[in-house]
Amino acid sequence: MSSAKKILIADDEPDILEIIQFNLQAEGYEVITAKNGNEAIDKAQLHRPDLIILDVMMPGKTGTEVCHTLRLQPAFKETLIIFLSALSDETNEIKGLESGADDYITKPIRPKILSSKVSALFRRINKEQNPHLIAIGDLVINREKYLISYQGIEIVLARKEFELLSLLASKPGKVFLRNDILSQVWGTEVIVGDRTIDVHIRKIRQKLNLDCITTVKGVGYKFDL
Amino acid sequence: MSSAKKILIADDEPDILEIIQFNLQAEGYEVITAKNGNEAIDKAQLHRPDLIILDVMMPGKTGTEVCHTLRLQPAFKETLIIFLSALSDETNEIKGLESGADDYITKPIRPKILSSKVSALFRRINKEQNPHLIAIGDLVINREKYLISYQGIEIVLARKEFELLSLLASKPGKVFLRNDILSQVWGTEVIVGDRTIDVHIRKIRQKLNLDCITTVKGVGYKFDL
DNA sequence: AATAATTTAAATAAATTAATGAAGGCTACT
DNA sequence: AGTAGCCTTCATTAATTTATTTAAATTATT
Repeated sequence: MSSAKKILIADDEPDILEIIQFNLQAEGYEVITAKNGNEAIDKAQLHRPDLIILDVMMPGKTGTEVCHTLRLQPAFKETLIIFLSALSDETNEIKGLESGADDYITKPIRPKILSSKVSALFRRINKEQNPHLIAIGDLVINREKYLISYQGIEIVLARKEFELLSLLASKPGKVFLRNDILSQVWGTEVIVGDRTIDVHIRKIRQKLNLDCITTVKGVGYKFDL
Repeated sequence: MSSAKKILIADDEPDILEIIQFNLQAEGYEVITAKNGNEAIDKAQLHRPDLIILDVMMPGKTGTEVCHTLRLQPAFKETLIIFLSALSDETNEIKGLESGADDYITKPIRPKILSSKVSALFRRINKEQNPHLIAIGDLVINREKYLISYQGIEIVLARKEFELLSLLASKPGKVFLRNDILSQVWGTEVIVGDRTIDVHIRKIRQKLNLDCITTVKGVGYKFDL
């Protein structure tokens, strides 16, 4: 499992805030709260949550306004947003989705509904972000066929090697910390030494015969062509 | 991945509704609910779900009536319908299937049974949409006649062998995970060991006498000519 | 420039995973 | 009832992948 997802909740009713916080924390999410729209915007910018739950009716800035404001910023184009609404009428629902939300939930809040919607959304983006095909320049990684080719020539990688390269190449330029690599390729259960990563990196470099993985000493590795 | 499948659930007991909704949403389906038969018909027409789960016993219009009504409309000729019934007796079951349902589930609802039936149905219609004839190079798989030939020469495969080859060949190059193979060839109910797959793969390789199945260690198998 | 820290390389050991051979239970057919 | 073919399991072997260790090399720090 990847690192815990961050969720920001904004609602002016402390009770609701607490119920949601409690339930989502119980599911293992990291929760940040805000008591009104402006605080929500500030905390969103500060913490960069993966998901934002916005009450529609808040004093000052409403949820829809907050959503709109955030969506204008590139950093929040992809962030998941769920609206909380006391009214269950269609009009509101549609308004919410039109203004850029990914889902909506009506009060009263049913914890199970809430967490199922949250996990469904995360699953959705995970699927979308896990394309079958990654192509960077002449390097093609086909997750479906479990195949890697460079300039049309196929290269056979073992599973861990494949997963590792696949991970690094999924975000070219981004430095992956050794810990993140461990948890994403090896999982949190298994415990292997740090040298193991090095060895696999070397094998990939050997097999690819291509200078595409850069070492960032003391930090991790990154992929760049 | 195609877009999320839509499922409409109709039951007059809110608890049941919620349990089913929760479980199916957790599987990534989009869920719409209805509290009675008439609402089910309305929402079906509005949302055009891919699958409808109907409680048989509902005040007003019963599930069977709803099913019958919907089946009269061309738009719902192909829609999958599952009945929910509190009674496990044959009479009811047969009645349900006769009135045009694709499957039925008896209460109390076991979430795992439910989602396995749902995914089995979706898989079934996907298969039915598959062509009866698969041809890759000189290899021809005739699903309709249950026949395989290579370079014009017929090869006799047993059922499991046939299904397995058929699955692998349906997407040449794609690596099928052992789990996917198990659930698609053996179904979700049956539990067989991993070695069983190997043995069948071996038989196929023997009978075909053709190097067309590649093993991807730690992942699965793929077909390639 | 010297030292410490960190990363690579190479070899080896350990662990996984698949292929193989063989056997038993089961079913369908004769 | 007997036979043949199918499906599954098991035990053994073979192959490959993965992890660890150690030494050499590189890079950073003082």
